[in-house]
Amino acid sequence: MSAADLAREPSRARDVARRLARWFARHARDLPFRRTQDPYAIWVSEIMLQQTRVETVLGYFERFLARFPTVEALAAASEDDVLAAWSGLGYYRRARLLHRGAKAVVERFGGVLPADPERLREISGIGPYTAGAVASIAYDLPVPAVDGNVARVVARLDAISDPAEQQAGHPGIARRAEAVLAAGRPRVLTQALMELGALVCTPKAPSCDLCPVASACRAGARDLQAAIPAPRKKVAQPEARFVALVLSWRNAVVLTRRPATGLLAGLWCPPLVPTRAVRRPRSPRTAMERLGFDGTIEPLPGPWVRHVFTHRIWHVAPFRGTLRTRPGGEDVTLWRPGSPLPGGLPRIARKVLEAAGISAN
DNA sequence: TAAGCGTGGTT
DNA sequence: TAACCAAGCTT
Repeated sequence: MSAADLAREPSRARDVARRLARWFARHARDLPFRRTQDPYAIWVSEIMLQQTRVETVLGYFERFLARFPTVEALAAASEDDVLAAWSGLGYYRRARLLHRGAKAVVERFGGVLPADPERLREISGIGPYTAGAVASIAYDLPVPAVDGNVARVVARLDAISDPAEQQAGHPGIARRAEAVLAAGRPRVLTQALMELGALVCTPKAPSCDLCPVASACRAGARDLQAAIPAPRKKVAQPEARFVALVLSWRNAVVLTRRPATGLLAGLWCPPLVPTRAVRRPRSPRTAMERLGFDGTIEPLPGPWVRHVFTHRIWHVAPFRGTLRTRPGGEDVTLWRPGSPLPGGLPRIARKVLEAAGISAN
């Protein structure tokens, strides 16, 4: 590895910073979370953007802020209300930790998000990336925010070939990113590094001919941009099968709360019962009995509803039924389509309800 | 430390 | 279609 890198070549870091800032001023997307300097709003956007594409977040950010305009409003909300606003966005633990973090900001920091990355890291859901993002974007401090984009851009700029040194958590990457931020306006340069990674320095087929820092890129100079970063190892996705019961009681549908830990923790779903049947079951009588429901049940047409998670795949066979007696219990609710959600409703619940002709919007 | 945690766009 | 993977964090 070369002794010289962005952290050791101040003139090169300045050149990169200047080119990035000029490119960003011209090509940055107009995004709602770039139109605010409110640290709370920027915090919300950064949590939503964790492992999530900008286009997906656009459908949630402004609605969430309208619903919870201040950190005090969020802190005062119920967890079910927060999860309802998060429904469909995924990684629901983020919403729970953001909610917990809002309470801590109100109680411990007087409702003001701190600028010090050490203090930010004490807040639930804020890790090294988000602390850097809030410190640099909201407070214009030269604290690096290394996400997947920044790690890839920096690894390519310095042609880092060791896979371990390409990781976002590696100190060498943070040091290099910090050198770029310190050479200009951190608020601009943090976003510029990420924007470059999202629009130009993409994982596959980067647009090096459009890149403002191609002249400084050592991967480009050696035609290594396709090899950096190294591909990750893939993990198996176990498959599981369930029967789903879309049960009506008068004008409402039965939803049950999932366990407090694990996949889709605490969210609301039509009752799901594991099944070993490989072919679609004709009658989930045992499922009805096991759950203590009393009513009729019939299969819904169509194939298994397939849902792919990060690390597993579900196949769900939906059934529809009508109850003879009103269901009860703490983790059972009756939801009338069109009325506000009782809490978080994951995508698989929507798919199952739609298979029964019920729209959950 | 590595696994667990959602969803959707792109190729 | 299947693979890849995105503004990561927690345990």
